[in-house]
Amino acid sequence: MSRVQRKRDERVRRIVAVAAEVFGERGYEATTLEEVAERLDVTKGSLYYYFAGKDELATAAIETLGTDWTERLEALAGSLAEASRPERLRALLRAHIAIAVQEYPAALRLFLVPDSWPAALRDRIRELRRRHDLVFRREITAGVDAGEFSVVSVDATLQAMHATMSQAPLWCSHLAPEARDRAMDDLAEVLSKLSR
Amino acid sequence: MSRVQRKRDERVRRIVAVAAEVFGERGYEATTLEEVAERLDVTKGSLYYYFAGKDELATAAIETLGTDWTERLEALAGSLAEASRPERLRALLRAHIAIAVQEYPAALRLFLVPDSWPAALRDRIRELRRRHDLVFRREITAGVDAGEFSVVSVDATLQAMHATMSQAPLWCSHLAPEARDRAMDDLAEVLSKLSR
Amino acid sequence: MSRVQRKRDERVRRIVAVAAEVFGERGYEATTLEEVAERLDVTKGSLYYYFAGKDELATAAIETLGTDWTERLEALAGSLAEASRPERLRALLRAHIAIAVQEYPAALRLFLVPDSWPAALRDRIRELRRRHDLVFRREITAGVDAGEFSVVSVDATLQAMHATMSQAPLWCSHLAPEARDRAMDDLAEVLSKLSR
Amino acid sequence: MSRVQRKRDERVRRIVAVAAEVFGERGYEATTLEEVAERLDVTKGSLYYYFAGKDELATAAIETLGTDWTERLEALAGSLAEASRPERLRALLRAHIAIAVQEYPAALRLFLVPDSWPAALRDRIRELRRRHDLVFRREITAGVDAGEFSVVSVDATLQAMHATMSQAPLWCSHLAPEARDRAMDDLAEVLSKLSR
DNA sequence: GATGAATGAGCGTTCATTCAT
DNA sequence: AATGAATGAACGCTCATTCAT
Repeated sequence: MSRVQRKRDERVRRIVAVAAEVFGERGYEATTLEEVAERLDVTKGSLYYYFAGKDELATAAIETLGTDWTERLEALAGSLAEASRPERLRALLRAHIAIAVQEYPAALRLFLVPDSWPAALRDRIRELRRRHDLVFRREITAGVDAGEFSVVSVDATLQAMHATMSQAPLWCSHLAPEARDRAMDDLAEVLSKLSR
Repeated sequence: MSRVQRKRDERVRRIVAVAAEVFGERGYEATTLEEVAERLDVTKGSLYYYFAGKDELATAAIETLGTDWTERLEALAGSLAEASRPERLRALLRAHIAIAVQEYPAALRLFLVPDSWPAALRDRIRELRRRHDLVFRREITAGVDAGEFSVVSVDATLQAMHATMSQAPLWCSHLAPEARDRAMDDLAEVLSKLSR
Repeated sequence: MSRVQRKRDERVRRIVAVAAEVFGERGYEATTLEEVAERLDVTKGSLYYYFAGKDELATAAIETLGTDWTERLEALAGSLAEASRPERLRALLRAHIAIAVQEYPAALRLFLVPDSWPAALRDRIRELRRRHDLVFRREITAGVDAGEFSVVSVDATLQAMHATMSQAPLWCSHLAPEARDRAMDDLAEVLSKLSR
Repeated sequence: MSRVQRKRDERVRRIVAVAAEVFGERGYEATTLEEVAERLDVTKGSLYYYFAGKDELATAAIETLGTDWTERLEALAGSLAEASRPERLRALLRAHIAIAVQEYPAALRLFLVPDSWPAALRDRIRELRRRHDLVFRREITAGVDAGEFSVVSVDATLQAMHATMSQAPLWCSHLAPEARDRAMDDLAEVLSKLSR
C-alpha cells in the first residue's frame, strides 16, 4: 500500500468519523453536507472527491458507527469474562445505553433509514444490526443454556432490550447529569429483569 | 351542526388520517405536503384551506392518533376492572402492541421527536405521551402499592414498555400472520415480567 | 333606476370604500383580497361578483380615494372664499397633509402603481392627479396673477408641494400626537413660503 | 487581497448594482429574486451564495447606493467651501436632483419604507438617511446661525427638500433633455426659497 | 486534491382567481 | 348573490450535486 493510498485512507477515515458524528447528532434528513464539511474544515465539494453523495457517506458513517459500537461492546464482554452472567449482561446493557445517550443520541433516527434507499444499503444496515444484536443474543442464549437465565422468548426479549436502549436518549437527554446517570442505571437494571 | 360543517369535518378527518399515514411512514422532515396532497388527490395549496401549515397538520395528525389510541386503552382498562392486576396489565400491553402493529405501524416515527420539530409541537407531543403513559402508570403504581407488583423504578419500567411497544411494528410487520400473533403475545409476556 | 340596481350600487360603494381603506393603509402589493373581504364580512370569492380582479378593485379604490380627497379640498377652498390668499393656501396645505397622515398613510405607495398595469388605468390615475393638482394650481396662479404670490415656476412649486405632502406620513406617522400636530403645522408653514 | 477575493468582490458589486436597479424599479415587495437573477444571467439559487436572503440583498443595495450618493454630495460641499452659502446650498440641491434623476431614478421606491420591511432594514435605512440628511442639515443650520438663512423649522424644511428631491425623477424623467434640465434648475431654485 | 461558484429540483407558503352549488 | 372549496403559479429559500480552475 503506497504512501499516497495511506494518506487517502486516513482522510477517508476522518471524513467518515466526522460524518458519523453529525449523522448521529442530527439524523439523516437534518444533516447537511455543508455542516460535515465545515467540521472537517474543507468545502462541500471536496467531499465528492471521496464519496459519491450523501447516501454513500451516510452508509459509510452508519457502518463505522455500527462497527465501532459493536466492537466496544465485544471488547467489554471480553474484559468481563470473569464476571458472573447477570453482572456481565447488566454491564453490557449499561454500556450500550451510555453510548447511545452520550455519543449517538440520534442513532435511532439514523437506523430508521428512508424507504427510498437502495436495497443493498438497507441490507447492509440490517447486517450491521444483526452483528450488533449478536453480542446480546450470545449472552442470553448462553445464560439460558446454563440454566442461569430464563426468558419467555429470546427474540422478544432481545427486541425489548434493543428498543428500550435505542430510545433511551429520548428520555435521558434532557435530564440533569446526575439524574441522567441514575436513569441509565435504572434502565439497565430494569432490562436485566427480562432475563430472570 | 350544519350539513356544510359536517362535510368540512369529514374532509378534515380524511386529511388528518392521510397526513398521519405519511408522517408515520416518512417522519416529519421527509414528509412533503406534496405527497400528502397527492394521496388525497388534491393540490398542495388546498391543504392550506384547512391547516395553517405543515406544523399544524402534523400536530392534528399526532393529536388525533394519540387521543384515539389513549381512549381505547382507557376503555379497555375500564372493562377489565374485574380482572386480576397481572391479567389486566398484560391485556393492556397486548392491546397496545396490536394497535401499534395493525393500525399505526408508523407511529414510532410520529412520536420520535426530532429536535427540529417546532417547540410547540414538541410540547404537545409530550403532553399526549403523558396521558397515554398514565394508563400504564396507573396500573403499575396501583400494583406496587398493593404489593402485587415490584419494580426497580416506575419511570424506567414505563420507558422500557413504551419503547418496546412503539418499536414492535418494526419487528412484527414483516412476519406471517400466525408468527406475528405469537410475536405480539411474546412481547406482551416479556414486558409483563418487568412488573414482577 | 331599479331598486335592485340601487342595492347593487350601494354594495359596490361599500366595497370600494373598504378597499380604499385597506389599499391606503397597506399599499397595493401588501393588500390581500382576503383582508378586504374580511373587513366587509364576506368571502373573497364574493368580491369577484362585483369586480373582475384586484386591479379593477384597486383602480376603483384609487378613484374613490382621489375623488373624495379632492372634493374635500375643494369644499374647504369654497368655505374659505373670504380668507386671504395666504391663509387659504396654508389651510389647504394643512388639510391635505392631515388627510395624508391620518387617513391614507400609504397613499404615496398606492399612487406609485406597478408598471405592469394597463395603460388605461395609468391614464385614469394621472387624470385623477391632475384634478387633485388643480386645487392648488388654481390658488397659486390666481395669487400670482393678483400679484400677491411670487413663484419661480408654478410647475416646480406644485411639484415640491405635492412631493412633500405625499411623503409627510413617512415623517409624521411615528411621532407622538402633539409632536405630530406641530410637525404638520410646520410643514404647511414651510410650504407656504414657496409662494412668497 | 487575493485574486480570488477581488473576483468575488467584483461579483458582489455587480449583484448589488443590479439589485439596486430592480428594487428601485419595483419596490421591495414586487421585486423577485428571479428577476434579479435573470438580469445577472444566473439562477435564483446562486444569489444565496453571496447573500443570505432577500433582505440582506436589499440592505446591501440600499447601503451601497446611499453611501455613494452621500459621499459625492460631501465631496461637492467640500469643493465649494469658498462659495457663498446660498450658492452652495443651491449647488447641493441641484446636484442631488441630478443624481436622483439621472442615476437613481428609482431611489424613491428604495427609500420609501413599507411597514413590511424587516425592522432591521428599516433601521439601517433610517441611519443612512440621517447621514445623507446631515449634508443639508449642516448647510441650513450653519446658515441660520450665521443669520444668512431663516427657516420656520429646520426639520420640516429638510423634510420638504428631501421629499421633493426624491420625487424629482417622477416629474423629470419623461421630459425632453432641455426641458428636463430646466425643470431641475427650477426645482433647485424653488427649494432654495425655503431657506430664505 | 481541493476550491469557489453555480445549478436545479424541490420545499413550505401565499394568494389571485375560478367555479360548482 | 354569495359561499366554500379548490387551483396553480409564483415566491423565498435550501441543499445535494456538478464542474472549471
